[in-house]
Amino acid sequence: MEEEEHEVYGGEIPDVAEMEADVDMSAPDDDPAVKELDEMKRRLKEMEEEAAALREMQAKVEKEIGSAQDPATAAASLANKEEADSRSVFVGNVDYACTPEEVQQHFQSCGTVNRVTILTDKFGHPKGFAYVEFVEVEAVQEALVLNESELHGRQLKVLPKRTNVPGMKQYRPRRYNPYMSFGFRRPYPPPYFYSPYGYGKVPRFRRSTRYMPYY
DNA sequence: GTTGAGCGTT
Repeated sequence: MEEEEHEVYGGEIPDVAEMEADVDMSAPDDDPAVKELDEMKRRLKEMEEEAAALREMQAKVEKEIGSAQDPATAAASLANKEEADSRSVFVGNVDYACTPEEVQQHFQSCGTVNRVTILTDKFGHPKGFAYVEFVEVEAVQEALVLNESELHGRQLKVLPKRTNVPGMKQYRPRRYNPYMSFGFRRPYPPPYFYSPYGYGKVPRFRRSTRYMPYY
């Protein structure tokens, strides 16, 4: 017991480096109370920093939860995204050397370009496609005309922008539909049209309930 | 990590 206490106060022999580091101290270097105070200050500072970090994290989490739990906020942000999408086009086959400015110049005849985003990978290299967001919704239709137009000697792919369609390449098993069964002939052509802009066919969904008479 | 991919974020 006494041995330990003695060690705490006297056992630590300050080396030269420590002594030099303590030169600024107004109190004597060998005062153990000063050392202890100093240590406490350091730990207090650490705790304050931790508390600040925690507060920041909590604020972040609360914000996320808030937006996730508040349907109005979530719906609003979703609506904003969809609204922005309706004014945007997806541009594929963009040359790696293309700058957003060049893309903006290429599309400025269609309408007012609000912003151009060229997607990049983690190395900062362009992925070869971009989004062009216009101010006017009508500009999108104008921009689609520039599909297969050349930029840096490459034929651009201009498509209406969509979100969350990673499965364009993948085959999607469809839900069972009795009208699709073998031998059945539709009285009219299937609800598809071949898009002149995109790959393959674009589904058109019939909203039968909308036209259902209410009795 | 030196290319040609198909839908992101404040």
